Amino acid sequence: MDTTLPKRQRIKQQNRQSILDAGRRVFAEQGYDAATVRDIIRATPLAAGTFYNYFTSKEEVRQALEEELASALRPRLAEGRAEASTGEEFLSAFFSSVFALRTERGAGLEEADLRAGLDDLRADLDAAVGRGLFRALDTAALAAALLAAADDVANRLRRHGGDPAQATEAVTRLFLAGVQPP
Amino acid sequence: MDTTLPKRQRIKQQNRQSILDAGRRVFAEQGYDAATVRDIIRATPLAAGTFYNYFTSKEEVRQALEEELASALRPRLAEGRAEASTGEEFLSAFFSSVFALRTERGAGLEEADLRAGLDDLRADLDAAVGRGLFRALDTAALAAALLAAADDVANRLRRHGGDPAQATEAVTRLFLAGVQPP
DNA sequence: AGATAAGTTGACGATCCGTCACGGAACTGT
DNA sequence: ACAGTTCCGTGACGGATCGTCAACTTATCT
Repeated sequence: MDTTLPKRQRIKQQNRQSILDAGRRVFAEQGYDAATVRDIIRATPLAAGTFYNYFTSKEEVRQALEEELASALRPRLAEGRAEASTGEEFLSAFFSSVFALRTERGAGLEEADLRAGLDDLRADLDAAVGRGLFRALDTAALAAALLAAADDVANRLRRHGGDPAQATEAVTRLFLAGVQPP
Repeated sequence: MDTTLPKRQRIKQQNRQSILDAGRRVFAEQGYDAATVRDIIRATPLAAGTFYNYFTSKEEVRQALEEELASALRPRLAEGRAEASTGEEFLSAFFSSVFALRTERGAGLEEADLRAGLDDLRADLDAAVGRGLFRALDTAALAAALLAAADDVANRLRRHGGDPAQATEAVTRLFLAGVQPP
């Protein structure tokens, strides 16, 4: 692990990561609103002033944590979509990815976090329209709608149980065929 | 206007409303995070201690303001749905209500505010399914999806312009007929 | 090794927090 | 109308957080 890095820079990364880790813990424990910069720095061996060498507010810590999470989530969320050869496959892939992540990570994964994959989703939708999987439509609106529906269903799956495969099929059909009666 | 109300109660309502109004102004000016209880009370003829006779935190002020807004919005958002005799009418009514409110109130109307009408929407969807306007489906997921799509489109209408009627038709068709190519 | 620059420390003044003893004004009953 | 009681606004208080900064430590440079 000794990557022969100038000691100054190594410690800098280390301190930054200490603050981020402490922030994650403190936010989880007290909630973001109740938490304070002092609480974060206290959960660290560092001094108060040092915090401001790395961040200017707890909001910046939150953003950094969110980006950290987002870059870990985005590839997982986009799984299987690029290879889909039908619209149904595309949608199923999206929904089951979301459901898997939600059950896997339990709570501590809000809709705001899922939103990390929104741009990816829209880009993939554009590509899919190009491939003829979907008709021409407002992919931005569709992406937002898919995400909201996925989040709603995932929440209920986690709270009240249920079969993810069946839920995937139902919500896939909702978007595939629309709401009109047969 | 002299409703022969015990002076004590009249002043109480008055003070509460003063704080709410001040809160609205302060939040709009500085943003919720930056704002402080002291800022709110300073925008009022009252003293610091008085604030805590009415609210226990600025968060409570935020909630009260949200409810105030929600109860003003909900009837407007639900307009025209109960009378809809087809699925298309129902969806058009919903989308055009959202678009009208958004253009009318400009900014200062976030998705969080629209969420006030989410339960109403789901209830109306349930009723509509009962009337046969839609096939049996997950109305909760659909409501979330409709709201997210409406919010996305409304944002773009407000920012980049566009014809609300045309947007309504496009997004209505998205949900009515689904995403499959013809 | 000595000089320099980077970065940490902890204390400081300013501010905010929620509380509470005080006082005055509104209500009550006579 | 008057005194007694209750209600509630007031502003100051101790405790805590805020962001800053001069002094110090230590890595890096020559």
